[in-house]
Amino acid sequence: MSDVLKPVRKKSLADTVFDQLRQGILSGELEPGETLPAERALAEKLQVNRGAVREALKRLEQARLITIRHGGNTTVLNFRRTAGTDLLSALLVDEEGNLDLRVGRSVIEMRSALAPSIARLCARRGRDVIDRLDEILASMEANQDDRQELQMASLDFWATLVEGSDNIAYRLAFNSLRESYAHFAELLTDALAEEFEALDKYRALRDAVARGEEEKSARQAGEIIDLGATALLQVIEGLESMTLSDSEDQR
Amino acid sequence: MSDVLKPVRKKSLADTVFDQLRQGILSGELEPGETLPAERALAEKLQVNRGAVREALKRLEQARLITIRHGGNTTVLNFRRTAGTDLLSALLVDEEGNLDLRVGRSVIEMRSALAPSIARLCARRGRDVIDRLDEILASMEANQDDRQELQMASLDFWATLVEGSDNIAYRLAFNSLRESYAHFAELLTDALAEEFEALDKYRALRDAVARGEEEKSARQAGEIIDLGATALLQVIEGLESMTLSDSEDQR
DNA sequence: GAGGCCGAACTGGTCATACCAGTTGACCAC
DNA sequence: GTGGTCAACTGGTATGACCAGTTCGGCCTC
Repeated sequence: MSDVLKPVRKKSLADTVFDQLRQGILSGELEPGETLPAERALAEKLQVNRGAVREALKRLEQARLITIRHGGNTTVLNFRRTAGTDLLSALLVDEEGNLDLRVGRSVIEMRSALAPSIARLCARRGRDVIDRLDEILASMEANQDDRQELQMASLDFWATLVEGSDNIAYRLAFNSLRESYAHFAELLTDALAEEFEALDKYRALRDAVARGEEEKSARQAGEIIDLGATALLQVIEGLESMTLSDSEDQR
Repeated sequence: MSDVLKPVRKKSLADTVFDQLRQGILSGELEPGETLPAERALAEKLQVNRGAVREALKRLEQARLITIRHGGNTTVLNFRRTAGTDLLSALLVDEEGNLDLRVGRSVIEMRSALAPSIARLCARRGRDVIDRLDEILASMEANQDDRQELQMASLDFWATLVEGSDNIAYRLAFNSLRESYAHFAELLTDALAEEFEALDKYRALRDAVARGEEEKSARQAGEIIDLGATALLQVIEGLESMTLSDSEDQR
């Protein structure tokens, strides 16, 4: 009752096959170089029609997790050397919904590295988003007490900044980061509160961008992000030391 | 004759359909929100089996370019807000092989933003790749006169550094950047020569990483990357001013 | 025996044709 | 108006056949 009921998503057969194989690959159960069974064999083993298997395989190929050769056999790729950032969210959570802390840390680190450059570029050529930044800032001021609202607004703020940076690579990377973020955003509302509530820093960043001050924009962005990053990394370190007993999760 | 003959890749039907639709979406011909014809209709229009159309559509969905709803219709997404970095190389070159300079600049900017952080993290926790860095440096020294070899070796150097950073987000982003890079690497061998030939800087970077000096590693990486970045951005500016006449390529 | 041709037996790719399963909207009863 | 129902879409699943590459071993030639 606290929130909207979840939308009841039903997975298709091919989705299920896809998830199963992907999980096998990401977990290392299926190693790079290994050859998968033939489509017909897989279909029989999984008790589904060949079309479903085929669809799953083609999607895995699209995601660069396997290669398929007409007439030859299908082999598992080393996704760490081939996949793109859209794999991040799948890597972050395993089949049971557990978070992979190493991946979480990676996401945080990337966020920190990109933020200053995003702000700099936005200051250089994205002044047209200032109006939207102002709207978001206004909504943040109006919701200073509601951390969840603040969290969502700050995400909007960054999304707008990225858009203003007019850098498609940043936008695409940001999409993947945001998707990963969604998996554990609720868990971190408190840890990140300091970042959201630094409204004056957000305003300073907006002003620097509006004036086209690249260096200052970059610095301000870095300051804001660091507030959250240090908090997040502390959380992760805490969780890591908690799970030292039953973990043999090196690779 | 100069090089190996190209491997003659033949595209499957579904590949062709996929490419066609993707190009339509990336070029803006198919706008976000627009609904695509039904699978059966598309199949008839394109004179192919429904299965081929279906496969193309599912792959487009996998790449986050469209959404498919059972019973409903298929609609085009705003890929700038949904896709991951694996779309970069497709965005960089259009159907005729022409480069999109804006995308090229984005790639260069991202490279510059990530390199220092990559070096820092590698210094922090990737000492185990030092041996491989040394091997690459040795091969660079042995090929000081061969720019092509240098170029490939420097790419290896960075790939190894990224691996040592132990940051999966960086690795995945790097994969996409490298794939984009491959499209125009040959064209830029000369422009980037200054970067490749700065062997002493590479050595300094390796030493800093080996000693775990994070700040110095980051700085050295930035210096190396900047050599190439400024050269590349100049090339792009030159090309941009050349194609002012027949360009209405704003969005 | 060395080299090359060739065909069986794999592999994935394409196709036609059903039918199942959600979604939508017009229509009708209440 | 409200809610139910049904027809006509949409995509999803299932078969079974055949086409098209790849692989590899056996045969033939030299």
